[in-house]
Amino acid sequence: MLTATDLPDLTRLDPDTRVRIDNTVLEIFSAREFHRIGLIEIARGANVSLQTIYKYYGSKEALLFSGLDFWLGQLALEMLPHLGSSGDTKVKLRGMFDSVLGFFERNPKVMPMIMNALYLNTWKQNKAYRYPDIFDPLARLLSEGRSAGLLRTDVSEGILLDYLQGILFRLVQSYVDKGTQESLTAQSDALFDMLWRAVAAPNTTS
Amino acid sequence: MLTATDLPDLTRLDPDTRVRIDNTVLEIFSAREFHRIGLIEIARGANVSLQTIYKYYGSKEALLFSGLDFWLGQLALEMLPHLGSSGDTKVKLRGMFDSVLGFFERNPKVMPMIMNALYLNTWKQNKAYRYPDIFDPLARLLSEGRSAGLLRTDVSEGILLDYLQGILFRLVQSYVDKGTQESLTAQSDALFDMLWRAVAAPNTTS
Amino acid sequence: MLTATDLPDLTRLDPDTRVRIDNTVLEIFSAREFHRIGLIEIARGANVSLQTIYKYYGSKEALLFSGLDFWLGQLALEMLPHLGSSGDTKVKLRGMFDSVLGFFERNPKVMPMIMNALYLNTWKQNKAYRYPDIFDPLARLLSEGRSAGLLRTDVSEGILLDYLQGILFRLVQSYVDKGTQESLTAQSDALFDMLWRAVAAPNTTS
Amino acid sequence: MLTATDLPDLTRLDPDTRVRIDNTVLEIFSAREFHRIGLIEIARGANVSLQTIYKYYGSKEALLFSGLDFWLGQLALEMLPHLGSSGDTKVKLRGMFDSVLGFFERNPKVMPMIMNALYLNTWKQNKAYRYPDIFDPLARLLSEGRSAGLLRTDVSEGILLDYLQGILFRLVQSYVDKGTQESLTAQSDALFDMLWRAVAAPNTTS
DNA sequence: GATGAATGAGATTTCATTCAT
DNA sequence: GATGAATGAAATCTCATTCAT
Repeated sequence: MLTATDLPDLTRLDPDTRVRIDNTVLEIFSAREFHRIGLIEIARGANVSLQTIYKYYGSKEALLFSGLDFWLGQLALEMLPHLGSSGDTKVKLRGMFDSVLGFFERNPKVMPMIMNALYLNTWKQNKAYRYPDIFDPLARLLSEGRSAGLLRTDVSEGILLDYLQGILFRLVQSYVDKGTQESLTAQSDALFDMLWRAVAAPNTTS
Repeated sequence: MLTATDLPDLTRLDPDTRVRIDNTVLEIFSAREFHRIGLIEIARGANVSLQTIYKYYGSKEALLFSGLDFWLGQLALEMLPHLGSSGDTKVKLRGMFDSVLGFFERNPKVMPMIMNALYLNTWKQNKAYRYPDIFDPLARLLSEGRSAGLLRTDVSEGILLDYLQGILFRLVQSYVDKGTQESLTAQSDALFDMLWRAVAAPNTTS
Repeated sequence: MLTATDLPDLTRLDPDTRVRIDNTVLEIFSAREFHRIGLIEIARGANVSLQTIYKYYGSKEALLFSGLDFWLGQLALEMLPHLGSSGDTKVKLRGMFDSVLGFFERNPKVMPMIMNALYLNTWKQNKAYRYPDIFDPLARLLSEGRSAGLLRTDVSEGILLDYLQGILFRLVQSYVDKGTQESLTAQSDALFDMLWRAVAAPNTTS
Repeated sequence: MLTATDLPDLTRLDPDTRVRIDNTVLEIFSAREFHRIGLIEIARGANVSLQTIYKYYGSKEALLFSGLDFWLGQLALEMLPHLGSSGDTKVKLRGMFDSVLGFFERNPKVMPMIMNALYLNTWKQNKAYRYPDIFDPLARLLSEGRSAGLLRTDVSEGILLDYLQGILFRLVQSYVDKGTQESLTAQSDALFDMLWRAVAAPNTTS
């Protein structure tokens, strides 16, 4: 039976080493399909032994999710302040929208890594991998917006989130896929307007 | 749709056998992660030998893409008539939208299979796997809609397609993920309205 | 649950390959301690893949015991005819004694390999590794000798066998250990006389 | 007996600790194959740290041999007095023979531990592990016996020792193997008689 | 068309041994 | 004295893929 103490927690890992691993994980898990990646590459890339990786992460999957955790944490850092800012739902949503696009433009490798994690996550039973740091505040924002009469209430909140997520995900995916040509942030006025029209309460004018 | 050169002529394969393979591929590639699927399972499931699979498909990837091809062909069969129907862009788009939601509601295993294919496709250089049967007519519809002043022109046509795709993809994904509870088609009025507001030319009222 | 059919029986293995493996097993399992031997060495030495070894033998232990089986089979081939020959117990025993010494002089690597197997066998619960091909006929000979009043009956038959085994084993071991200097067969008259005096019925004169 | 240079001075080790280690070594190295024993088990069993073991013993092998050293020292303590006693070669040999059987009957775990050490010793070049405390006096006894015309001279002294050793070793091994059923000491009259007949000068009557 | 065998690669685990604290 | 972390090596297993029959 596993108890928390059985899991060598990551805080015991040397911080420098951890940074090296996080970077290598991004580098490699963004470059190739999960099943064509050997942990030995990661180990060598991060200059640690295979066993160190197994000791602290336990498995290839866990290593990927841990790396994802780190990078989504970075995203959260940039994105969450906008959700807590002053201003109405639209302003907050716009701030979030822009920061997400900006983040992925500046970190184009994160999306391919997410593709690898998404792939695994599709069949995970214990959706422990839900990143509430990002999705909970987002859900709260949508909830507020609906209470304030600014967002649609003819569909469930989950559907609103799906539109948000689906659009952002596909935009970024396309962007990365095309070799990052035309900037997304540069046209974010129009892009956000499209999103806003989708989720705003139908009578909302502005 | 796969290029002819990629495959050793599937037409030579016994049609019955092929059907069995297509079904097994859907069954298994929707059930588990690509890398946790053994080709023997497929072979046994379809009652063919491993070598038959290799002879006609060439690789695990090609097998998946071929299966996907079949199922997207089924989708195209249901969806394309709506694009060619009489009526304006909105009507056509709505028809397509509904038929897509309906298709995935009736074939819930196709989306997980797509997740497996999407995963592989992320890093494919030769994007031979683009399914023009579906996307070309769609692009044409959007083009027409823009010419007719019905759809936005402040973003590229690709962006419009991305919104369409991103929303549909995420809706279906959520639907399948949640164990297919609340129907999508049942609320397609609102769902399509949201999409339409996103892509319609801003001045469009109805 | 394993059934006999689950075990890829060795007869399905290509005879040439098997010979190469048997030879390599002797070569390597006689050269070093069991735990310092890597199966990869055996694989390379026999020019087969690691998986082939695992497929046919199942484990490092099984590989060793299988090799031992082969070499003890060779020993049995030389030794058993003497046990079945005409003549009294003493003549038969002498024939066996000499053929054993001769065998190990001609195949000095077999004893170190036996040391490795003996080591493992010490703790084996299922002493499946008992080589009845050799020990059963030997026991029968001792039994006959006792019935004929030629061998001691004041100790159990097992004890007689222990003296036989213990003496032969140590003689060969010493011989191999010392770098195979002074021949054993050359002095087998005296060596056998010592053994015979030990096991013969006390009143036996000759 | 190990050469001083092989060990980092065991005398500096706390005597209590050393006793605990010696006992644990016997316990564990008699229970399982050398390569399936983890040094942590020993460390935990003796309540010392892994590093203490490494500091004082240097390696897993050295630890085993050191433990063996201790237990063979115990054997020597019981056995040597008989060799130095008054009486002729036969009496002395008999005393030694009985004390050896007795020792292993009272300490049945020592033989399996010896099996582990023997295994390692087979390939050791520097046969530092020869235990002259036991073998030198024994050789001296045999030498005396030959000078006195009591022991065979038609084979080398080494051969005599081999018979002695081979017989004792196999008797004890069998005894331990069979779960220590029928006592050896109880039948030592016959057992020794067999040995004596083997090694005694052929003309010796009694 | 198919069947059986072989291979290379990589996941995962366990451990002796070494280092730094 | 001891404790914790890191490493290299090897056992074992599973698979995609290739070959020969």
